[in-house]
Amino acid sequence: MSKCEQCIVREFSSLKALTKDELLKLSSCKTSHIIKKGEVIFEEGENVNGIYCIKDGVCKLTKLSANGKDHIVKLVTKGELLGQRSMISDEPVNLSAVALEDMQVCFIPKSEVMGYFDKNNQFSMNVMKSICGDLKEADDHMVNLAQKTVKERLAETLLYLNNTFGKNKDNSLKIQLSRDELASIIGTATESCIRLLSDFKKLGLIELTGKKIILKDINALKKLAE
Amino acid sequence: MSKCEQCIVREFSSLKALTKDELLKLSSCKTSHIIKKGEVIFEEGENVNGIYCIKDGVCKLTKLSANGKDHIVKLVTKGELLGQRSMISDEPVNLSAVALEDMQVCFIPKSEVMGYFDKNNQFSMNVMKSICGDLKEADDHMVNLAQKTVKERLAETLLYLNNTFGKNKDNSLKIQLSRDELASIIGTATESCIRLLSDFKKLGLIELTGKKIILKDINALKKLAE
DNA sequence: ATTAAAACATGACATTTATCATATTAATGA
DNA sequence: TCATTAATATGATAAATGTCATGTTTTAAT
Repeated sequence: MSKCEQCIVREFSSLKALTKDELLKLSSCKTSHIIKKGEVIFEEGENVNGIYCIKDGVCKLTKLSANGKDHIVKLVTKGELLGQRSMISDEPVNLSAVALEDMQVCFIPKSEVMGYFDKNNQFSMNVMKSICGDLKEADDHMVNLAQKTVKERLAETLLYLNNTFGKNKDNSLKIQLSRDELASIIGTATESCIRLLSDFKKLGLIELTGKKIILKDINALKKLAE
Repeated sequence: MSKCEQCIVREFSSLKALTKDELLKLSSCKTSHIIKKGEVIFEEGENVNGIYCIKDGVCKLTKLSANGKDHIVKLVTKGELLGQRSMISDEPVNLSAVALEDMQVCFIPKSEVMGYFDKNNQFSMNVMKSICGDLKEADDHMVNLAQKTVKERLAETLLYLNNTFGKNKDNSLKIQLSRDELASIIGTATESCIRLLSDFKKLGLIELTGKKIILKDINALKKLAE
């Protein structure tokens, strides 16, 4: 069993506030899991009863809308925690989590985490700050969806993917999304997303080779995103 | 100076966890304010340095988008707290708060509230739960904006206003919003909002007399909202 | 390697929504 | 009360976006 005290990823999450004793106890009660690309970590409506700490990989958080389409609410990557909101509200999770690439995650049972809330104020503050960050992000997204065009949202999303997940040696975006997934981040039909990508390509803003996307003119994209 | 111990509204917010001693201290450090309809409580980007407890009235939380239009992110009413996220994140507020009707609010300075976080775990949990509720709501809104049509969003919003703020004796919605404000909740142009209201009226779903809106056929509206 | 399935791409068209112009009505202040 | 402004309303039109059809390419499985 791997030791939480030695896990570097911990330093990037709210768990960094834990004491040595707490970490030792955590090591013995957490469980480690390998999640393959495409596999579900949890599904909307489930009772998760704990939180997941992402050691490696990226997943999408999706919500099913009334018309049967999934919307991607957020991408979550290593160093972040999953399931905090649900645990604190004591409700089933309101989003599904699906791996976009192979992942390593650790599950920490609710009973353990709730203990930290009682005894470790810094941990509580960290969790609160992280949820507050999510809330601010959600507000921003909401306004973008309400006020920006699909073209603007696509440009913005491409820049976001570039800034957050970086690029490969060949300059292509490191994170691999299908057109369908990209469309469900920006909130549009798959065909519209594909069409706009083609437009961007014709305008010389991006380059497309298979699934790979290379941002050629970042400044022009920034202008498009406003 | 009014006494927090005797304030009924407190019972509906996170402040219900405070002890008698804490409430006595709170009474002496809070300030009371009357806000007239249309007045600004705080503006996006400001440093608020505390939280507001709404004793009476309703306000809108808005965010300016890149195209210069305001989007209404949330309506907040008596018993709720304003400015929690900003205080916890230690950042300027990301939303503006403007009174939709005459309001009574109390301001509690940051120094006082942060003390509760340290010493009163139940208060911390209450605040966390309230922010988690906001986050869940924001996720829902996001998906609606991304996936539903303007018509569906209008129907849903009318039902929401009815459920949340109730109606007058003449059955009209108690909360008074301009067409412009209604449009900026559902994320559409003012003219589109007006046009759809006219359509709903022609279909017998609602009745319009001046600013007053009466919901005539709730079930049909529910069907429209999906 | 071959085939079936999935993902990507594009055209044609319908629908939704925004924009601009212009009335009409209601609210406000001198 | 009257004048002035703001809010509401509606038509005409343009622009954005969705839907359906179909073909191509890529991926995955046997």
